Amino acid sequence: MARSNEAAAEALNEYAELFALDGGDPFRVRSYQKAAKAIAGHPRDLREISVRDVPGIGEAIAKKVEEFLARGGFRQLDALRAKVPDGVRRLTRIPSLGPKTALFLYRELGIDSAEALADAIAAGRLKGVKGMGPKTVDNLLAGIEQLRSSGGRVHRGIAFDLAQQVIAVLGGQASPPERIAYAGSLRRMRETVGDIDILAVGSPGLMEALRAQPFVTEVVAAGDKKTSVRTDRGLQIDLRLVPAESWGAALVYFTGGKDHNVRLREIAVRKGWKLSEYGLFEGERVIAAATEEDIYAALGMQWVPPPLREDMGEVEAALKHELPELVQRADLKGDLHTHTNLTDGVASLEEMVAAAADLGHSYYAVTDHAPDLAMQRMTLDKALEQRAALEALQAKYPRMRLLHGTELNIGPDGSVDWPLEVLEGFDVRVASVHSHFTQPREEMTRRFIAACENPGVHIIGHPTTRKIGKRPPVDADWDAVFDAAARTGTVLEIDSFPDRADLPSDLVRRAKHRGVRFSIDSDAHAVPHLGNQHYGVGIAQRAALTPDDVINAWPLDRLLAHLAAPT
DNA sequence: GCCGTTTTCGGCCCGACTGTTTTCAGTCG
Repeated sequence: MARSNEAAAEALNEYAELFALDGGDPFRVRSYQKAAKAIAGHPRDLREISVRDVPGIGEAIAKKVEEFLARGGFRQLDALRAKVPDGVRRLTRIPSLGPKTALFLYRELGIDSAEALADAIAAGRLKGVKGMGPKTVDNLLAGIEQLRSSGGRVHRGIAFDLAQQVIAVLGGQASPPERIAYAGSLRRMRETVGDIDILAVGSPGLMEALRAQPFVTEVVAAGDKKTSVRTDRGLQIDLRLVPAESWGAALVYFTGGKDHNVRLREIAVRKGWKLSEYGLFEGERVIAAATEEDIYAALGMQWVPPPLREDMGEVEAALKHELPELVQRADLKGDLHTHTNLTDGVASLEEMVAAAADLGHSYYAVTDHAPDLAMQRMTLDKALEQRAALEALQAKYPRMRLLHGTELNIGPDGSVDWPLEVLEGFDVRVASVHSHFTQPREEMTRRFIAACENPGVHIIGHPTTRKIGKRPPVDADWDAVFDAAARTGTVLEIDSFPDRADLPSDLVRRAKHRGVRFSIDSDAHAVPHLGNQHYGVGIAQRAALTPDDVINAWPLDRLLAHLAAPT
């Protein structure tokens, strides 16, 4: 059974949004958001604890959450859903368009969607409207485009959770599947997913069970071998029943990618064979079908890990038996970018360190924000206090080396928070962009290069600063940045947060070719986030990284030597 | 709505940026 925390947090966030749109007190809005964050970040399942004991939750929210746990909703949420028009909510999904403007556009001009807004702008209906100058209209158009370009795809975290949920539900049926697995872009570890493909060997009752799930809003297709449903998040799920003897062939076929599959079929054809989702055949004779390994072996290839199946050179490498040894989750020995409640995390230093030890890390860096990000209210004194606390904590963890780090803010000119002599007191220095996202390409490139050239900076955090579905990547000459990183020994981060997924795998691949090394970090702001590193590993695998490319796959001694070397 | 070495009321991370405003409103992190 999935944790109830995420669903409850989502309901509270929705309530906060509706409450704000309804003109509610901003401080109460913050309370709901804070409670949602605390719930989502709580290590224990809500059903196992007293909700009232979670910090940030008082009597009023506890009652709402308890009602939510009992029946999947609460009275006040139902009331606000009925009161706030969907059109207003849809408008606020447009970046740069907040609640005030949404309400105004809806009430005064009857605009209730991104499409309607685009039409109104095209028709010149916003001309002369108070507060709607040309720049504002341009920004709205850019926001609409940003919303459209996400094209119904969601980040991998959402798709992964949903796929796990479907597999768990079907596995719990009276006649469970003999085999079940997800395929498609989800199995290839793509950073965004357009639909979820699930393969199963089992009875047609599985398809009925899927259609009956509460998150299914529409049945798109329902046949003997395939059921397609749409879910409340707009994501489509395809469930396909395949014959047990064709399992491997079906997995290959439905995992794709398309170009990879085309290459495989061409190789089969050249041997006088045929490859389909039912197997590899010579005429009627089955050559291979039951496992993926059998099929690749019959084609004279190594089994290709799904993240590489994009026809980006892996077919040739597999034919020559020269596929790289991809970095695995188990190779990671530590985490070099994490937060505590000293800045914007929700868990204490002690809680985060204890959870990291449970994961079996052999080193762990705490990298709270630095003073330039004013909202975090950090000071050098606070950082030094934290360092002392961390040093005291070290005695409790003989098998895990605690590293004191910081996440610096890269200013518009490429400078960071502290001078070198202060930076040298930190074991790990991550530096990231948190503002001025729209700088012109040349300035942004200079900014990153300056950060790389700063001898006090070890790692550039979440380099493109994108948030999938919310914020586009910044514009920079990435090859120039990668060259600077390679030249200075500056490591680029693969931020594992599924909505960041940053660097993206295509840029990781390019950076690797230019000699850059990487760090796969959780950027955890709560205990459960520490487990997100598997998402970053997926990105690394898509870019064909090996353990040698990833500094936190290195043993402690090698890592420390690298961090100590002047860059 | 939450919280308490400012403790049961009165604060709440708050500053920067943008565009439009001639003194500020909205949005964001």
